[in-house]
Amino acid sequence: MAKSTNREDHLKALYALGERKGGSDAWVATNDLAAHLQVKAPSVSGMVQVLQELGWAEHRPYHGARLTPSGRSLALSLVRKHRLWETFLVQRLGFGWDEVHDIAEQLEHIDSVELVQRLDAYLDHPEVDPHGEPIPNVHGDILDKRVLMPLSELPAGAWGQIGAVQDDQGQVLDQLQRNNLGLGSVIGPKERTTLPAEGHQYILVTPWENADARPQTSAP
Amino acid sequence: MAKSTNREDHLKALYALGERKGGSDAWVATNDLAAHLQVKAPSVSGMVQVLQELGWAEHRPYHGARLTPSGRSLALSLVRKHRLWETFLVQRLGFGWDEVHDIAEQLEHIDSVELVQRLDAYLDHPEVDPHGEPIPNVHGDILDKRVLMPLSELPAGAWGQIGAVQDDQGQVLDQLQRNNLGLGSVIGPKERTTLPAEGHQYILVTPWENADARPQTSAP
DNA sequence: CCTATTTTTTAGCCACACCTAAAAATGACA
DNA sequence: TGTCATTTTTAGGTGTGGCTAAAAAATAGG
Ligand SMILES: [Mn+2]
Ligand SMILES: [Mn+2]
Ligand SMILES: [Mn+2]
Ligand SMILES: [Mn+2]
Repeated sequence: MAKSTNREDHLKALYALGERKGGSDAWVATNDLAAHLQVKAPSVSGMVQVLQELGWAEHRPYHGARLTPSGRSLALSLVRKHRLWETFLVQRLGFGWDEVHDIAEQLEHIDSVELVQRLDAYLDHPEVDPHGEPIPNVHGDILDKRVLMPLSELPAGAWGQIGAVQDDQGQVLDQLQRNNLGLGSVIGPKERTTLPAEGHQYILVTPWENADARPQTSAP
Repeated sequence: MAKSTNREDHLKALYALGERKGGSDAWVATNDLAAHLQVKAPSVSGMVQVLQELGWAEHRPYHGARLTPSGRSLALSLVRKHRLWETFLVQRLGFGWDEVHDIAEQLEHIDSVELVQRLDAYLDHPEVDPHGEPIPNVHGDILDKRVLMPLSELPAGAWGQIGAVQDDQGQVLDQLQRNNLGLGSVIGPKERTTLPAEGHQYILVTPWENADARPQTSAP
């Protein structure tokens, strides 16, 4: 038994949902994985057992799954590849930030350590991807230490600056683009009402103290 | 039924062996496909029937298989992608010409028309890949009209200039590199004895009239 | 032209990754 | 605490793409 595209995608989902739940000791529910992967629960049940046999995840039946250290390390290398490829597609090939996720979802599975190293160097070792999300380094460390919160959790009346947007939320990326908002844009009460509320959880912001300062927008 | 990595690889093999046999009406034997794909004959038998159902190949049992026009067109688009990616890996990422085939074998299956278009433009619409092999254009036409013959078929005593080397023959690429030979190098009797005879069929040359002219070597 | 060898296909098996339907465990709450 | 709704797993089935062993067709030699 070895790597495969599907196993890698399940691993990555387990990492992503675990992070969202607050760290490496969080248990992730089968149903949540199934929803994220657009697959039925029994498929996840089966795959999670495979991940356990591979030593990549721990599975407590009827309770959930979480990554082992080696699984986490593999997941981080997939996230790294995904975000490096997205950076390449936007910075070098000129794609829009809303067009690259599906392609990177394929490219991340290309198996070549040398390729990732050269790509990273070619892009000048970027620290964040086109959606503002941090790119783990070759050791799996995330050096980016910004503290971001979902716009949906920003106190009413407060302002925030967009630090990142979930890359798999094409709709939200579109909405921002249509409103001339992007990474670095500052969000006030007006923008909050303009942007559909369902998307607020996918827009990650830093609280913005002085609402009078000039918004430092980097057009998307 | 739709595309898949394996079906695409079989299609590409059918194209490659058909070309080697002299064109689009050549029938390719099951065993030859199996040898090329490093798979057993029954697997090819099954796959060839699938290709027929997909309308990509014609199969006459106990006789062989060949591409339909639509299969040929798909195969050419795969060859195009493979060679564009190899060009990217060598020209932009600095890989050696003997390191890129296996990676391109994966990259060629990435499914995005837009990506191929942008990659082609990014590379300034190259006409040949790092191994000298022509890159079909977006319509599947091969504009490169050089007439190349295997070194093994060059008359004894004649000279030849290297026009291309089969990209899947890593050993041959290595041998050339070790002898400081590459695309454009001129091969005389001395080089022919130096290079192992088994590799001669994979080195494609144009006959070289004036053996006294300076060899126009492009270092590999 | 008939037999022996080679080539190819068919038959039957397995692993992977998905599905639906049914069973089992959990947890909420009366 | 007992029941019930929800979640999860298990059971059983499908399609893909491999394999080996056996059968069938083609080819070659005497
Ligand atoms: Mn993926
Ligand atoms: Mn991203
Ligand atoms: Mn391939
Ligand atoms: Mn090539």
